[in-house]
Amino acid sequence: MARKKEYNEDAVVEKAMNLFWRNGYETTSMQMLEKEMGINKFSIYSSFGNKHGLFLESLKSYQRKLNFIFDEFRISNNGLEDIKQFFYNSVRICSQDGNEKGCLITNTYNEFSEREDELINEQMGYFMDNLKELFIHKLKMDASKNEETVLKQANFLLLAKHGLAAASKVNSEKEIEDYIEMTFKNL
Amino acid sequence: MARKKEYNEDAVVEKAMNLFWRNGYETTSMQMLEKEMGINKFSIYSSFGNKHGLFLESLKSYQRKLNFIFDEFRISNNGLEDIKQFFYNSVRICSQDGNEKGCLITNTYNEFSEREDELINEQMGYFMDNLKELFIHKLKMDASKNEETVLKQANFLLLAKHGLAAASKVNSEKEIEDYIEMTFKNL
DNA sequence: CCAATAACTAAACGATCGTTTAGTTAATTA
DNA sequence: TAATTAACTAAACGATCGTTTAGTTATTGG
Repeated sequence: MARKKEYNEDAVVEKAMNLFWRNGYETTSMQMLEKEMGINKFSIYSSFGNKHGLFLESLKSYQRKLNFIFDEFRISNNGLEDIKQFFYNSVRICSQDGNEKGCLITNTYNEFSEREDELINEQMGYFMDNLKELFIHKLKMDASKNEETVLKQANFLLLAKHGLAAASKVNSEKEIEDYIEMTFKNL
Repeated sequence: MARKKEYNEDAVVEKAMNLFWRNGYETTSMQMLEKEMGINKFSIYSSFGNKHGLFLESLKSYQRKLNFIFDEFRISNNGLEDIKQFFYNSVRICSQDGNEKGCLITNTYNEFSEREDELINEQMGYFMDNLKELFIHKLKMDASKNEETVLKQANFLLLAKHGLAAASKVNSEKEIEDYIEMTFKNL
């Protein structure tokens, strides 16, 4: 045995995540990460391999941060109304602290959509599939909807959620609210 | 007088625009631009000042490319149906050549939303205001809609358009179509 | 208590970024 | 046709990128 780490890996990853969230992957430099995480480059590389590895851990950290919203979403039993509430909760997370950072998942989806990054795409796909399944489950609570309608509406909501996250970076709270209300008006 | 330029500025800007469209601003390097535009860095700098200036010209080139869609949109007199058609036309432009590049305006909006770039924001604002005015004009063709409804629906459509452009980079044609149909279902 | 080992600091790595500059080529006009 | 001037080529600029490495500090077990 030898010297112990002077930092907690989960804690510094969360700091890195917040920086990536604000600036995106490419714009965030190792120099900025060093400063924000409060540890040396050497420590970052020994703990996470490289910038890409650190980003993957940051994505996981972000998903952990969302866990409680998803738990609330899963547990509730109000069908479509739950999805609407989930939309509002998601937007609230995105625009806290006054700055509009959007959703880290959606931002990553956008930034990496042109590239062919297997590990990132895996994470994205997992998240989206999971969300779609949840939407389907909630929509099926309304027995009057047939299978086809459920799938169509689930797809619609997935895109609406994506668009909402993208828009939340540039639009006002009022516009966002109007958008959500309009989205759910006739489902 | 002296030697003449061996290239056409509009032509090389369009090539630059296509590269920016595919890769975004930051990811596109001067080296790549040199190659794609077929002229030297010196020529780029002497014609457009710097990378930022070239990008602004590329944005204008993109808007010229969209002109005929906007003209068609303006001229027609079918209210809401025109907006829907405009959505379909926009998506078609975005996903031509097989690759999903999204909409350059929306991509730029997303990439620059965190920064405070006055010239870019000016261009974006101009484009969005223009689009919103058009939506309002089309919606007002339905006399049964009051002022408040028109404004609310115009906002909704502007966000839907933004979301659609973002989603067009990662979603299938079928999903996009479902989304558009669902969006206009109950307006 | 000292050898072993891992965590630390800080400097440097090569590559690439956007930008500039020195030197050459070609078109214009007096 | 010779002087002028702008467009060209190609190399280099300093800065910063992600990453590595040499050297130091601290903690542990034998």
